[in-house]
Amino acid sequence: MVTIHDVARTAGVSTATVSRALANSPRVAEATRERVASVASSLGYSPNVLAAALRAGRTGAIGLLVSDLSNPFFATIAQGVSEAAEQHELGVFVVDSREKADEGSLLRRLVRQTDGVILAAPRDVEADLRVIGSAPAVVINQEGPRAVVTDVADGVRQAMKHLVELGHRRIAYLGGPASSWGDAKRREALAVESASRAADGLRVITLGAFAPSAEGGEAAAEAVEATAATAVLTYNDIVAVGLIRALRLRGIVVPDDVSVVSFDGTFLAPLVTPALTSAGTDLRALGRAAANHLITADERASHVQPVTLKVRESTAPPRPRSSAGA
Amino acid sequence: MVTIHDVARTAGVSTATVSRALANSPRVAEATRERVASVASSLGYSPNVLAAALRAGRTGAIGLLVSDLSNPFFATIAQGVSEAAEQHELGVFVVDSREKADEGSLLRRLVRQTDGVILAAPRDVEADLRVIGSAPAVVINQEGPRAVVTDVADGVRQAMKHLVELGHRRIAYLGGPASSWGDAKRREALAVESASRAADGLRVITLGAFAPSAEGGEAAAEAVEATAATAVLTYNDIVAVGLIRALRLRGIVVPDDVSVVSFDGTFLAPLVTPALTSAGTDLRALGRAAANHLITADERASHVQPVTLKVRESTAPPRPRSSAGA
DNA sequence: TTGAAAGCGCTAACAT
DNA sequence: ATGTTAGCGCTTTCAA
Repeated sequence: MVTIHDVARTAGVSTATVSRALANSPRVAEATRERVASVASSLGYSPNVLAAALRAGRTGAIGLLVSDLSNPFFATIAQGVSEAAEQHELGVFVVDSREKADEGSLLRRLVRQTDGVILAAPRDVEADLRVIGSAPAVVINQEGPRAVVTDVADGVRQAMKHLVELGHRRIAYLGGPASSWGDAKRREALAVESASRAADGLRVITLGAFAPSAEGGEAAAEAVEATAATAVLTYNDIVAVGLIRALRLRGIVVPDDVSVVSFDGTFLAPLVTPALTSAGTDLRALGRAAANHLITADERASHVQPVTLKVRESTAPPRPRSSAGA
Repeated sequence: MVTIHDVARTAGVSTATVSRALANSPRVAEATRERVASVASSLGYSPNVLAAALRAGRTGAIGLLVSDLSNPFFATIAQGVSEAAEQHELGVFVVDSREKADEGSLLRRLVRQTDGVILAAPRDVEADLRVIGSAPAVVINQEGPRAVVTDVADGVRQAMKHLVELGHRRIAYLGGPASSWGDAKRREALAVESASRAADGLRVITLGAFAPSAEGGEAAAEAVEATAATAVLTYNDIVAVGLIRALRLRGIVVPDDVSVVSFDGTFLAPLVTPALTSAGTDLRALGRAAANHLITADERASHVQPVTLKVRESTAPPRPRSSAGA
C-alpha cells in the first residue's frame, strides 16, 4: 500500500506538506500543491481514512441503524439521510439489524466508525443510547435527547375523520410491536379520538401486537374479522398489504366488505391493489431532517414531520347491514 | 473517552494483557481475564475499533455498494449479505450511491473502512475496481475477477417460452441502462431466442435505454405502444410497475391488451396489480453467496444463481386481432 | 503468563 | 511556506 511517506519522499517534501497539500490548506505554495497532487495520483495514493480518523477524531461519515431495509419506510429514509449527508460531504453507512441480530454490537461498531448515528425507529432506545454513550445521536420516531418524529396524532386524527365521515363507527386498530414508540403513539391518539367521538357512536377495538411485516398482517386477519369492524387502521403499509391478502383468502374484500387505512405512506401504498389510503409522511424529508439535525446540531430546526392522509382505493363507505354487529 | 490504558491501570496490568484478555487469547490466566473483564465493564470501556483496525489491518466489517436502496432488488440483497456476514461475526456497511452521487469517493471511503466490498450491479466496474485497488472485492451481476451472477440467459429463455406458448409472436423488450451488464445479457439472450424461434414467426423489438425506475417504465409506454407488440419483457419489476400504470392511462390494460413479464422477482412482483409474471432469483441467497464468496474467498462455490419464472397475472394469451400489427 | 516497546498512517501543534 | 515531532488507541512481536 502506498502511504503518505511514499508521496512525500517522491515529491521531495515532508509528510506534513503532503497532508496539507492534499487537504487544500492555504498554507502551501501553489506549485508545491500541484507537484504533490500529481505525484500522489501517479503513485495511485489513496489516504488511509482509518489513520486520518484516528488522528483527527473525525471519520467523515455518519451511521444509520435501521431494523428492516426491505421495508420501504426505512429504505426511503436512508435515501433522505444520504442526500443530506452528501451536501456536507459526509458518507453514510447503513446497517440493517434485521430486528434480531445482535443490535448492540452492530451499533457499537457503527458508532466507533462514524462521527454520529441516526437510529430509525429503534425498539430499545435506552439500551441503544447506552451503547452510543457520548457520541452524537439523533433518533427518529422515538423519545430521545435529539429526536425527529412524525406527527402521529395528527395522522390518526385525519384517518379517523376520514373513516367516520365515510360512515364507519366500528373501527379496529391492527397494532405493531409493543416496544414501538409509533405503536404507543397511535394507541394514545386513538384513545383520545375514541373518547371525543364516543357520542357519535364510535367504537375502537385495538389489536396486537403483530409483527410489522406482511406476515404480521396475515396473522392478524382472523382477529380483525372477529372484531366485526367495518374499517381497520394498520400499523404500517406493509402490514396492510398482508392483511388485505389474508382477508381476501377468507372471502372478505377490501374496500367492499371492510375499509383499510395504513400508516407510513411509502411508495408501496399507491402500487398495490387496492391502492392504500395511507396517513404518510415525506420520508426522504424525514431522513434529511434527521441528518441535518445530527450534522448541524441545529436545535431550532423543525423536528415534527407533518402527516398527510392520501385517500386511495382501500377505503369506502361501510356496506349497509341488516342489523348485525355490536 | 475511556481507553485501554485506563483499564490497564485500574486492573493493575499492562495494556497488552488487557488487549489479550478482551480478545479471549488463551495466553492469559483465567483470574486475570475475569478481573480485566469486570474492570472494563465497570469503567464502561468500549474498544476504539479505528485504532484496532489501523494496527491489526482488519476492521471486522465488509461493505456493500448499491445504486438504489429503494429498489427492493438491492434492499433484499443487502439483507442476504447481512445474514451471511453475521455468521462470520462481521458487520456490514451499506452505501447507497443513488445512481448519481460521487460514487468514486463514496466507494473509496467504504473500501478503506472495511475489509472488502461487494458491488451490486455496478454501472462502471472498471472505474470501481480501480478505486478498490488491491482490496478484496466481489461483484454481483457484472464481469469481474470474482463475480456472482444471476442466470439471465435462462431467465430470458423461460420468459420467451412462456410468452410464445401463450401465443405471442411480437414481443418488445423494454431495456434498462446502457451501461448495465444485466441489460446487455438480456439483449444477448434475446437475440439468441429471436434467431432460434424465427421460424415460428417470433419477432423481438428492443427498446431503450430507460431508467431502471417506475419513471423509466412510464416514459417507455409510448414507445411500447408504438411497437404494436402483444407482450413486453421489462428490465426489472419496478419498471414494469411504471409501464403498466402508464399504459392504463393510455387505455391499454394488462394483461388483456398486452402481457408483461418482468425481471428480478422482488417482493413487489406478487404485491402489485396485476401481480407480475416475473423471472426472478432468490435475492437473499444471491446476497449470501456474494458475502460468502468475499469472506471465504471460496473459488469453488457456485456463482450462478438460478432463475425461476413465476407466472402470475400480468400475462395472458394475446387478444385475437382482425389482421393488424406487423 | 505477563510486560515493554514498536509502530499502523495520519494530522496538527510548534518550530523555523 | 515547510519541516519536525508527538502522538491518536490499539495489537503484537520479543523478552522476561
